[in-house]
Amino acid sequence: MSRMPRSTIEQWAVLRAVIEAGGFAQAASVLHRSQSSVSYAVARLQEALGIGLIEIRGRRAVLTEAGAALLGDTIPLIDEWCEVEDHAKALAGGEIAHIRLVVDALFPKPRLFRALKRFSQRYPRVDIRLAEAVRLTMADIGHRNFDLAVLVAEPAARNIALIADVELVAVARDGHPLTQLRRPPTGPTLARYLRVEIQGWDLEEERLQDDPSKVWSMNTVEAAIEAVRQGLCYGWLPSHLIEADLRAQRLVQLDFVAGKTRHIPLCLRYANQSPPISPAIEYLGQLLAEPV
Amino acid sequence: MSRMPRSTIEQWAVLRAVIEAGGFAQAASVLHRSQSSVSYAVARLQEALGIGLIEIRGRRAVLTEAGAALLGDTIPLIDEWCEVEDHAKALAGGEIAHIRLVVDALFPKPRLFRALKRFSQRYPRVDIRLAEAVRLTMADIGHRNFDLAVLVAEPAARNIALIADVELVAVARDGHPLTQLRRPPTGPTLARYLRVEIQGWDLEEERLQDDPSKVWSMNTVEAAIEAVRQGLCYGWLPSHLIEADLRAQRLVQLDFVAGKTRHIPLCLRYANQSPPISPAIEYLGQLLAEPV
DNA sequence: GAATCAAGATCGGATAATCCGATATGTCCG
DNA sequence: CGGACATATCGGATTATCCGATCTTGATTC
Repeated sequence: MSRMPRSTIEQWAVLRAVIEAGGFAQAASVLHRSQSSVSYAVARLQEALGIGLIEIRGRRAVLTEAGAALLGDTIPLIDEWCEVEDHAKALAGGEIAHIRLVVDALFPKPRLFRALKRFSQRYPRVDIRLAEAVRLTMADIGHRNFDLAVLVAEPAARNIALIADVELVAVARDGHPLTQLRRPPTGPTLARYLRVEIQGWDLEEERLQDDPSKVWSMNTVEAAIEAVRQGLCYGWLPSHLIEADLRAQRLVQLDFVAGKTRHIPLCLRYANQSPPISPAIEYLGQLLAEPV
Repeated sequence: MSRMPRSTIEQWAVLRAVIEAGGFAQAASVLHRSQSSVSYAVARLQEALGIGLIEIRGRRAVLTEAGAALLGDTIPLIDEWCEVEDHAKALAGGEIAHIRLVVDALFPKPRLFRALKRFSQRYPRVDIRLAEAVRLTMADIGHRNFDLAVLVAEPAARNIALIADVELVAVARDGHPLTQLRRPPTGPTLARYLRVEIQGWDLEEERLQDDPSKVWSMNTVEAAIEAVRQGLCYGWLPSHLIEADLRAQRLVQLDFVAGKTRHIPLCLRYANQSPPISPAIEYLGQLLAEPV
């Protein structure tokens, strides 16, 4: 249990004003209080602490050594205190304490963190709770547990604005058998090679029927990339994450029949909160929607 | 000008107690106040901020989101506040805010900072104002402007306890003409070579008469050492600072007639304050006096 | 050195904050 | 539904704080 403070912030703030204004009367004027009130507050503070903080030398009020040392410690605390109160006022004005943000792992990280950085400049008090999702759609997460999400766009939802379009390219490690075929492989040929897919948790064993190929699924984008890098599998990987590998020719792009690239559309979704969306959430949504 | 806080620390401390004790009544018991007082304080706080901080859910008091966020910010401030008050109490009890310490540059730095480190553990609130002195004695600094000093011991003062004895050795850079003499040089021979002395400010041109040798004086120990390192001069340097140079044979010890070493005795001096010396000063003095 | 000025301390009285004890209101549990 | 618990609220006493006015003191002026 913590002891109760004997002095009040207000008293210290008054003392501070006295020093900064250069006198009791001036401080009173600044604080819109009577001079006697200022005098009383300072006297009360010194009484509470049992030590002199201020001295009248001539017609000037000067801090004692103890006063200088203590006021020096106190001033930042006063300021922090005021900030907390500002925070409270912001919260009272409908501001929120934190934003639960769900972002698909495919969303480019530089873009994400650029948005978060700018957000924290504008709303330094709003905490971010970030969850990385792997290929989730609105169907997977309820309307609870998040405020804002960047998710794979469902084909059904037409009028949702897309904010990003992640390009996937089929690649394999240099030297992988697929990289040495002279012509595009046919379906059955392709099915002989192990493929890796980036997959969330919930879809487990459904797709086996219509797809005879051998597929491993990985929970994270990084694991999938690493599996391809090691030559274990081939797979469709986000191009923005393997640029370096392609340039260094550690990975080679595969020329498949259906075009070289696939695209995963990502959209921004707000939780359907009945109260109007908080300006902070709105702002973060705008930042995320901005192209890089 | 900083706005006046609308809430008091006490109110937040009460809120904190409510949460930590698990209820209004328990908090009241812990705080030795009535339950209604606790209730009033919390209600008042919420009123001042214009936002709900706590909610009665069932028969349990729970923080709201805003309450959790704000109390989280507040608790460290409350603790810091109490620390400041403890500091005030310490000052009121005769503790001092800072110690003005004067230390001769010859005093080994590791020993100095070891003492200061241990001191700050015991007296974290007492600031140190360190001034490095170069070969000063009590005669040079008045009895004011310092609380504690490590100075060159004057021969006159007999019964002052010595706390350190700095060994000086005469050295020159390897290859310096003095290092190549076969026999100890005579006075006139020696006088031909430039010597560096570590010297404070105040003695200016007095000593020229009885010493025909060429002498440069330097204000800092480091400058003197560097001058010898560069081969500019020879000189008597503190052995603890040139060990590495001697081992690496960048510097060579000179075998002079009057023995290879000189010793500078350092003693501890307290300012003659009429009130009994503060325990913090006393303690720091003891630490400095301890041999390494 | 007396008058004057400036600045803080102190006093008296009004007002508001805070305290306590008691009681009302609300929730959970059997 | 009633008892145990937990908080809110009320009434009344106490205290803190505020203001305006006045006193005290140190510096300045003539």
